[in-house]
Amino acid sequence: MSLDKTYDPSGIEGKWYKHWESSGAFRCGQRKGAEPYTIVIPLPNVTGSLHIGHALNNTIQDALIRFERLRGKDALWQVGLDHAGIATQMVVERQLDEEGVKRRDLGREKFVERVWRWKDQSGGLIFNQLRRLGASCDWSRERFTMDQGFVKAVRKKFVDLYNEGLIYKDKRLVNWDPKLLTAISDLEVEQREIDGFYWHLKYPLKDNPKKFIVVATTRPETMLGDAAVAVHPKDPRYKKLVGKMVAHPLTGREIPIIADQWADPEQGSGAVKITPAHDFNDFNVGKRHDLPMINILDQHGVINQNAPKAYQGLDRFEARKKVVADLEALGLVDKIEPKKIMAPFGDRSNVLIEPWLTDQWYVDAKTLAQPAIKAVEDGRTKIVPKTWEKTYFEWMRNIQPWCISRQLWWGHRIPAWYAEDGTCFVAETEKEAQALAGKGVRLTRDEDVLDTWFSSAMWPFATLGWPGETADLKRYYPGSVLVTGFDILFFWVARMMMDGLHIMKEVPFHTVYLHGLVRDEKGAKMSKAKGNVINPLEFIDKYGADALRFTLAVMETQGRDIKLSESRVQGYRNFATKLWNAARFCEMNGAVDAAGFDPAGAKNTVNQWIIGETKRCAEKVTKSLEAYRFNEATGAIYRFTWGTFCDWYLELSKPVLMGDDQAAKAETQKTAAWVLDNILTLLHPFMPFITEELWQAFGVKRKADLILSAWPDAAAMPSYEAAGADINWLIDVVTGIRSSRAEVNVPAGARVPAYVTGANQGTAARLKAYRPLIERLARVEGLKVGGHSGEKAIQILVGEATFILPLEGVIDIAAEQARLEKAIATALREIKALEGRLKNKGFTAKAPEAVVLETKERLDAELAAKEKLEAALTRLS
RNA sequence: GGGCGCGUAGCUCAGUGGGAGAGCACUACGUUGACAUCGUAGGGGUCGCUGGUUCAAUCCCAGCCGCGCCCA
Repeated sequence: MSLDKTYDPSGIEGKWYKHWESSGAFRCGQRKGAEPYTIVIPLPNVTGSLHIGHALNNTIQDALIRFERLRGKDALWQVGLDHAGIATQMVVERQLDEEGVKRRDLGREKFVERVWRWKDQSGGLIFNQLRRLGASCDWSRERFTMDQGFVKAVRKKFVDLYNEGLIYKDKRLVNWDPKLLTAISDLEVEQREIDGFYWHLKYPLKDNPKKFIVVATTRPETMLGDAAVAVHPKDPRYKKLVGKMVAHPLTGREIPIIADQWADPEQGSGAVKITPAHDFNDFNVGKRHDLPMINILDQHGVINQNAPKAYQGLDRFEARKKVVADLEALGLVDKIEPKKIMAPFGDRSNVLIEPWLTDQWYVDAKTLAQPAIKAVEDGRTKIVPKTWEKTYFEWMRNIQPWCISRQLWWGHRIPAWYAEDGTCFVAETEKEAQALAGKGVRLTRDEDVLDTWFSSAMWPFATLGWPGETADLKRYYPGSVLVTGFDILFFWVARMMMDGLHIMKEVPFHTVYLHGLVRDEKGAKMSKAKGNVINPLEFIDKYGADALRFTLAVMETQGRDIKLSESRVQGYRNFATKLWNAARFCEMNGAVDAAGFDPAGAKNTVNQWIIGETKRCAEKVTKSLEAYRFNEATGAIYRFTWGTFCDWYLELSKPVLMGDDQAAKAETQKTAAWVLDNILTLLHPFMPFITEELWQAFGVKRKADLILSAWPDAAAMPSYEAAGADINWLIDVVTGIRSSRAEVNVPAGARVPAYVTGANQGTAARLKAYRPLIERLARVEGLKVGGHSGEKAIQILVGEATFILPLEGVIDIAAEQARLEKAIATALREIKALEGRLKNKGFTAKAPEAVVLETKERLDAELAAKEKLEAALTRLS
């Protein structure tokens, strides 16, 4: 077959993906003796669809998986979905809303059934989008964090941790979401700056109601739950008041004035009201001073019966207005000052979060964090880029108890049962709980479910069969590398570390690679509200998945966010086209089959040179991938393919391919085919589709599909340094002549004569060997050694030799003079700098010898060049 | 307030203790038998500012200015 004239990604991508998937190329476990290589995918939400961040994340993973698969490893890319408790429940509730049905009317069982139905029909949309991207996950092992295996694993983990005292129930302040009516973890709360006020309120003293202590607050409604007023122990203004009582103006309670560090003399009036049931800091103060915890809000954020009658039933925002109005009426508002304040919002519900006193289940994260900290300290898990280690340590060392219960219906229901007297029995099944409780005890199960991350944290081993002691676990755990965005370092990575170390006694992966966020071309975070979201599928449709993948990889430098612009994607689509056309050229010239080619036996210098360059490129790409330097790997293959292979090698090969020397022609065909094979393989991790297409297109019998073929072995390739020196010289000559011609406006198509003077023996030999190539590529004819004075001519210096293009009548003399003057000026600048350096005694005495020597050589070269340029200028005038 | 990071060509960004780079954009020329989604050539930067270390600083250190993110 022969290649189409233009490259059309849409015509080939689907075809190859189906072929790979159906032929089992993505499946692990087929290379029995091979070293395993495992990546677990950062679980997409069951509700999710592919956004550009996924595209980056999965491009990186796929590049690594394909790279290691090509290196012969038994690659497992574990794929699956997260049940996403809150998000999924919200989606289905919204559907119910449209039908006019309330979740609570439907009942728990029916609702959960409904969610499962939704999941089966609409969940996992993202998987087909990942296929469009080319992700080579092992789909045969797809898992879901609510499937039967996970149900078992989650229960066992809960029971084990409970029995070890690492999970417990406690009454504490939690972040309560009054819209979703559930507790959420610290990580699900976003602190945002909002416009608020500082209300300075006057609290009358009990023994002298004409005197006041002024407290400042941003949340006046919480004063209905005040338990004290605090001042700093060293604050002289209030020293005398400590120990006295305040007559609370709204509740009528008498509350003490206490001394506590928490009161900041610099803030507001220096005195602060203490509301232990509605503020995290006040909660701690309350504990220290044994204050009552007065909870004045119900689950909806409405004032409850613990507040004075007048306020009961008011929403928290209305209550604030009434509190302020009432105080104003009493003349107790000292002043109101506008202030930027930080306020907590639910990341899902977008409403103000309420610190609220409830019973919840907690994980003792502090204990679990210790081994996870140590593992990174010891280097058993490496975080790349290393700068993130500090953030990891910082968070892990200050970790708080993790609230894991959620007041939802969709999720893993907590395996705890209560007797009528409230005694709690934790067991994997109701039967076991009953056994613990004893016969005849009536048990009711805990209503709550677990935080979704509780199960995602087990992803690296629950997917391999834990709690069973399976062969998969032995083979694929611990995993190799985890690739994810830094934004879920705490949510997920930290928790997998804790679980892996506690439950498996081993880190879940040896390396964590953290990439940045993809932003729009102006650097703004993408969001639906801003309307700047880039849909990766649109780019795939427009430019092909290969182009999108390559763009993301080439822009992925460690430690920086990516600003994606369409023009870059376009540019790499052009690169794919370039490769396509180079392959077409090879095909047309019989360079289609590298079988039996021994690169060490190449005779032709141009072929030797490109073999050496291939070796260097393969080394660079391999090393860069090993070091997770994706921009360097892609940059190297890009430059080699376009700048070396297409721009020079194919051009230098044309005369041979179209000439009569059959032996040279055969060798060049083999070499070109061989280099192209290497390019396709090195590029495959980034551009899987076009490379597979070209690999298969030539009708040559391949031992395997490219995806399962072998990575280039750079060490086995000869480096051919002498050939490299020759061709680099040749390139200098051609570039020098082209550049001078263009500068003095020689018509691009004109063929001009050329002479060489001052050539040493080596150069003379090269001139003889490469004359036809120089003539062809620099568009000169009759290249001769010696024989021209150089008057009315362009003179070009390459090494010790001078190339002369006598162009009387053709060249623009003034332009040539200008060119020479400019070159002289440049040389003079260099000479001055180099001489200055060499005159400096410190330099010659302290700089390494090689550097001094190199400087001298450069000076000599510049001096010689300057002289020749000046001579050329003299001859012209 | 604490932590992390960034400031290099018009734009987006690499990079290094000793000769400033890429892609895109721009300019000129060009349809040479793979490719105009192309070719050849070219213009363009006080490497944020100020000090310090060094024989030598865009690179190391300190301070400052500007910007971003995370945490309180």
